[in-house]
Amino acid sequence: MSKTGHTEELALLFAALSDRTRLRLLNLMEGGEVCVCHFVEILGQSQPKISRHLAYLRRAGIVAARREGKWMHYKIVAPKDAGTARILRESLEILRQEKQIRKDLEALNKVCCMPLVKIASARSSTSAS
Amino acid sequence: MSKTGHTEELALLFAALSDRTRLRLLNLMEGGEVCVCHFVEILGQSQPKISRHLAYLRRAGIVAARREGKWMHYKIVAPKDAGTARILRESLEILRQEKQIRKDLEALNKVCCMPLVKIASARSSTSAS
DNA sequence: GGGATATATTCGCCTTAGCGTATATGAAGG
DNA sequence: CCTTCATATACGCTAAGGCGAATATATCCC
Repeated sequence: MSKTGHTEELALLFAALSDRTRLRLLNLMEGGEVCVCHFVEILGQSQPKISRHLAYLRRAGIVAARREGKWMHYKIVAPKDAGTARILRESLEILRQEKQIRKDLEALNKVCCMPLVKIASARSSTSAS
Repeated sequence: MSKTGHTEELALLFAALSDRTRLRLLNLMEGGEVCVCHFVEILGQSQPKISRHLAYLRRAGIVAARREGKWMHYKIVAPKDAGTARILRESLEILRQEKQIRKDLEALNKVCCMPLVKIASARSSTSAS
């Protein structure tokens, strides 16, 4: 059933996680869909840069995009492989020890209407897998 | 206390883990020190390639080298940061779901005298965190 | 010292990644 | 249609990573 599957998939996940900007983006998506404009505003980095990192994550199959009028919303899509999913989940959890990461979430909270509460509920529902 | 520390360190770990060869090497080191000649024999890949990946891991601070006569032995060095250490440990655990990864360990078992038993004990001691 | 063994490093080549800047696409509204 | 806004993609550049082949280093043994 598994040839090089697990390891290769894990290696691809790791490549996707090996960049600070992408980790910050994923952190912001943990509570659910986030609009690109919020990424740009909160990270304070250029729109093309944000878009390119989102494209990378999309190609890696880690996030999915949805269009709504002019806006694009991105959300994390849980990996099929349980191990890969677990690593992703726990990595995001560990990230939250860093001050900037928590600040990002608070900023999203202020600018958006779908904040920390949803994160708590999302975490409890995903950890039920 | 933490500026960009956690995230940056985690990103560096992920970069180091984002290669299948390096994952196989780390897997072999989970039970303790392993000699380079065993890496070469078990992975069946060129000695310079193995050496380069080991150098990468060493630069990333994930493994340490010890010389013993003509031979070099490498072992995993647990990251200082608890979260990073946890991700590394669990990643290696998940790896073991793949057949080739288990085969590698069995091959090490055959060629060496310090095998699966030590792996089991290492796992039970590290998972006590 | 000289040769043999084990490992590391260098070189040249190719591919990928990341960045800023510029430009293209796609939707909405006049 | 034409503009504007939101986002994506292309371009040119630089740096890093990965590989095989060749070469360097370090140790041991005679």
